[in-house]
Formats: sequence, structure tokens, C-alpha cells
Amino acid sequence: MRALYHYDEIGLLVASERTPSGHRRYTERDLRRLYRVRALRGLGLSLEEVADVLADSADDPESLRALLAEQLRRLDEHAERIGVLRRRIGDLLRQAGDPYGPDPERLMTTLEVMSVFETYFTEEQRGRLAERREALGPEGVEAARREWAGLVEEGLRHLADGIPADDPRARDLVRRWDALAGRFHPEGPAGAETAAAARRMWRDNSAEIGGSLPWPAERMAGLVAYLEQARQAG
Amino acid sequence: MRALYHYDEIGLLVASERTPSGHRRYTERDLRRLYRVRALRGLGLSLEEVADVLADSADDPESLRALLAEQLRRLDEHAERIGVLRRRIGDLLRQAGDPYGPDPERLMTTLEVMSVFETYFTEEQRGRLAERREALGPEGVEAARREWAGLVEEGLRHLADGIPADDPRARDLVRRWDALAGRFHPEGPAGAETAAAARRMWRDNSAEIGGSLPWPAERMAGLVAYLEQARQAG
DNA sequence: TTGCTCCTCACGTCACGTGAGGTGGC
DNA sequence: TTGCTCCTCACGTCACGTGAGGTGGC
Repeated sequence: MRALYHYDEIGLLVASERTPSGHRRYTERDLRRLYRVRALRGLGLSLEEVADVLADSADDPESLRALLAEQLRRLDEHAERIGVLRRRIGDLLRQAGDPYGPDPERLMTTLEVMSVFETYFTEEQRGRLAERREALGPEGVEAARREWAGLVEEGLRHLADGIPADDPRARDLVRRWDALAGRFHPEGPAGAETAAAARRMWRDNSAEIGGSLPWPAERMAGLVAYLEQARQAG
Repeated sequence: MRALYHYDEIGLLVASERTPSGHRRYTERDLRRLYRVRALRGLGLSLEEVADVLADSADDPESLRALLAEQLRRLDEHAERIGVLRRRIGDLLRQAGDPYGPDPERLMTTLEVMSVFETYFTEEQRGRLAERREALGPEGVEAARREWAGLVEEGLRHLADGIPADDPRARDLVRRWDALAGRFHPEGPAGAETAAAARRMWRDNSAEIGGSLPWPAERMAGLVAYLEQARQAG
């Protein structure tokens, strides 16, 4: 077992004896130490932690307990992260498996949007946004999505009709648009920050984000610019 | 971000342009590729898999789906392993937290026994033994444990009384002993194998295993040898 | 001129896995 | 004499992190 040579190298477990020809000879004590090392490794501890706990446990009987408790916490965290990934991949697979769902190109764009999201919002902000979505519930999110689709159509019509950005109808649209977006942002200054980050994200990446939506990406980019103008004008 | 240099090195993502002074310039296409890479990495895929799926997904729209499905399987396995470790550490902590439970030295010995177990039984055998324990249920295991404690006391008395190993009382004891052990072994030849492995384990390691029991390890070692003799005699 | 960003080496990480080439014990 | 085990280098793994030392752009 190569591991034995490695434990020897780092001094974690050195065979107490050698035969004249240089073969390692493990005593009963060595073997018991090996069993402890293997068991602790099997519980996911690093060799450094194993070495520490084996050195300490003689005078400090609490050290093993403390290390195991710490390891349990780490495993909990790890399991949590894995759970997040499983849910995320599960959602993607459901989208990919739906024959009426997005085509593979769209799925790739969804991936891009996930990544853009993580670039523009801090982890904390994403947490708060997720809380808001939770609070709205699936039906609340779906309702907002439908209202928003209506606003998009209305905005695209304004654009097609050549209604200028400082027209009251455009200013009214942007007001309703921002109010709708407001439902997804947290209260107070945190909400102002996420809203600002969201606008930066849209401004820089309307191509990627637009690509995951049912409207042509260029028209969405035009709409975003139009709304920005209307916002300045208001 | 150091990662960008790494992606460049391995050819996963090379900036399409450079400024005259050598600074990387990422085009819109580069950026979209970066977003895909980051998103797929974030789902736990290796850079090699990311490279493959980005290369294949153009002509094979199934490749992304297949990779995500594979990744979901891996995450499931991973979560399963973490669950096993959590339960194992949880059990150890409960033992360590019980003021009437084993002292730290005993806990270390428990670790040794875990490791010895994994050395003498294959993973498959351990699975079968676990199934048998499941089938017996906690109360069945507890009942067997109590019966077994009685047999140990009886055997230690035989030893103290100097009853020879070929005495009928010793042969009867070993018969009941093996029958009791038989409850924990699977049926048929698989059971014979695990029983043989268990005997080898006891023979080689009665010190370690005995140390996790409420009797002195030397006396347990003596008892194991005595039973072995009686078994030969029978 | 002065920070600041960006650049290129190049070593370190963690616990071994995997040869290569050589020797002792039955 | 012949396998077999065991030995010692020593490189590879995976995705970067972390300096060290140097240069361009404002």
C-alpha cells in the first residue's frame, strides 16, 4: 500500500523496526496507530488533523470530540451545497427534457444567465433575492412574469410606433416596470443596491439575458435602452 | 482572475485579441464562452468535461443533457457517502457525549475496530452484514448482545474453573456461540465466508476488538483461543 | 513621476497513483 | 534459478492560489 510510504515520509506513521534488508516491520503498536489513522481518514479528516488528534488525544480527551463535531459541521455544509447543485441540475434537466421547452441553445443561454447573475450580485444579495422570490411564492412569481410579458409587449409596441422616450406613455411604462421589478427586491437600501446591480447587469448583458427570453435579443436590447432613456427623462 | 490565465494555458478559453502591449482583450463571444464555462464549473463539472460539452454541443444537442444527468448521478452518490459519514460521526459523538459511555481511550479503540472491520470484510460483505443487522432490528441486535454477554461470562468462568477445551460443556458453549454469531451472517456460502473472515479477524486482532468491550482485552483473547480449541476438538 | 492593472514564470496544494529500476527471501 | 514482495526515486494529478519581478496606461 503506497499510503504507508506516504505516512512514513510525512512522519505520521513510521515503522518502529526494519529488517536488516530494509523492509519495514510494523509492531502491534504501529498497527493500532495505523488502524486509527485509517478510521479517521475514512471519516474525512485530513492527515494533518489525524496527526494532531493522535498527538493531542493523550492529554486532551476533548480534542477528538471537538474534531468530530467540526467535521460533522463541514459535512453538513457540504451536503447543503450538494443539495443546491442537485436542485439546480434537476431544474435544468426538467427544462431540457421538456419537448416544448427551450432548445439546447436556449439552455446554454440559461447557463450564461446563471453565471452573469453570480457576477453582478454578491452571494448575500442573491440570498435576499431568493428570499423575496420565496415570499412571493410560485404563483406570485408566475403572475409577475405574465404582467412583465405584457409590459415588454407594450414597450416593443411603443418602440415600433416611434413613441419618444420622454413621452408620458413611456414614462408611465417605466414607472410600472420598475414597480413590478420592485416586488423582487428587498426593502430599504439593500433593495436600491440590488435594483442598481440589476440595471447594470441588463445594460451590460442584454444580449445574454435577452437570449433566454421569448423575444429577439436585439429587440430586448433596444427596449432596455429605451426604458433607460425614459427613466432619465422622468 | 488567475483562472483566466489557466483557461488560456489549457486552451479552454483564449482571448481572441491582444492589445499591442500584450493585454488580453475578451470579445463578446469570449465573454459568453466564459459565462458558460463558469456556470458549468459551478455545477461541479471538470474543466475537461466543460471543454468537451462546449465542443460537442454544437452538433450534438444531447451531450449537455447527458453530462448533466451523469453529474446528477455523481452528486447523488456523493450525497449518499456524506450521509453515511454523518450517521457514523453522529453515532460516535453520541457515544462520546454520554458521560456514562466509553472514555476517550475506548472511543479510539472503537475507531480501530471500524478500521479492522474494513480490513477483513470486503465492501460487499459489509453490505450483507448490514442487511442482516437491519433484518434483526435494533431489539434483535440488543437481545443477541445480551445473550452473547452471557456466553462470554460463561466462557470466562469455564476458563477460570480450568474446564478443558475438549470438555462437553466447552463444546456446547462453542456450539451456542457459533449459532448466535450465525444470526448476523448471511445465508449459504456467503455466510460461511463472512464467518471465516470474522474468525480470522478475531484471531489476529482480539486485542483491538477486545479493547472496545467491557471485559479485559487479555481475558477476551484467552477466551477466543479457548473457543478455537474447543471448535477444533468438536 | 506615481499608483494601478496586467503580464509571465514557477512553485505549492493534498494524498496518494503509477511506473521505473533495483534488491531480498523462499 | 525463479517469481514474488518490498524498496527508493520521481513525476503526475486538478484547478487554480500565491508570490516574485517586470511592464504598460492614465
